[in-house]
Amino acid sequence: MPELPEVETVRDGLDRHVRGRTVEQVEIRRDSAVRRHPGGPVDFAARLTGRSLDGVVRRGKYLWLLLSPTGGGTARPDGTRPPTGPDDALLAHLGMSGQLLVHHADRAPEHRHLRARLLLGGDPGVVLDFVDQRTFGHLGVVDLERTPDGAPGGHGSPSPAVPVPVAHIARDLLDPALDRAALVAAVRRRRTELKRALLDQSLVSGIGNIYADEALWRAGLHGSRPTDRLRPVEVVRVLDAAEEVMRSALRVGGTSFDALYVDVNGESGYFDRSLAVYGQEGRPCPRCGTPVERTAFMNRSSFTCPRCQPRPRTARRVRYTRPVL
DNA sequence: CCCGGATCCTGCTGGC
DNA sequence: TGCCAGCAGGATCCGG
Repeated sequence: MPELPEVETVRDGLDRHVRGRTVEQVEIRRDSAVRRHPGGPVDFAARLTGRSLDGVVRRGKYLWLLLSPTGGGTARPDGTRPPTGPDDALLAHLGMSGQLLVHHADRAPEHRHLRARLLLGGDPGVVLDFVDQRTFGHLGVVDLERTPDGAPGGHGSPSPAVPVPVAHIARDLLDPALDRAALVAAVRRRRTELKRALLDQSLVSGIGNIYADEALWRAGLHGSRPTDRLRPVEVVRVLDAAEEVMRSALRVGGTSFDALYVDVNGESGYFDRSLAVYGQEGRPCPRCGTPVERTAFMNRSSFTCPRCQPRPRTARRVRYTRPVL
């Protein structure tokens, strides 16, 4: 389940293994892998072929490979260069099971869940495979637009630009341009539960179900706490905890990519060793020994320590709805 | 505008 | 042994 640390590990691996290479051929093995690309598979391949990959950027759980400018780059007779058109990028979201794998072109295995393959030039050439069992991930070639704040669009970005489909995704906790005070205020303006807020990518990005539960446990807060009744220090505490747990995961997950192989497998060692509550139903809380509880939440699971994370006493306020007459 | 629930998808697991 | 329900869950869509 790739969340921010796993996606960052992939970004770093791609940056080292495919940046600077040119796309020579595109194979779509399953059309739905590019379902969010407006022009469909044929247009996707057309826009990508012949382009070079100039950099790899991440914001939250999204990552994108910057594409070399097209047209516009040819010098005029007077030596000046016309402005290039809108820059674009190969955008990727890994969903919950997506992987981006780099192999030598002459010995790339045909993975069972291979959805798309890019042949990249170089000596030796490589293939960049998009593999995705549960098919929630997707690829697309998309235009970039300027960020409203003028700061770089994400980790690894040379410019204040983000893909149009990412414009509504908030900055993440590892982004130096994140306005933390504004985020704390925004969380407290919400009228929802804390865990829902942490998972809302338009509020703060990069946090998924696993790191949300770990952050809440570290902060000693229950995910059902109403956001508008949290004290600012409590919001700061849970955001700091989320940042810490993701940085820890990044340190562990980011060490295994020396080979020509880029992988996202959420279970990158960090999972077995360091999860305090996620998936630990019935096991003792590392802090107080109370058995961890599992509860249903948003069609999935939440794991909490009932002692370290007391459930809020009063039920969340229910909005008054006018009775139908 | 904001909130929250349903939905998409596939493969594995567990219960009967 | 075989079948099927349940579960995993990020993002989006839609109803209220």
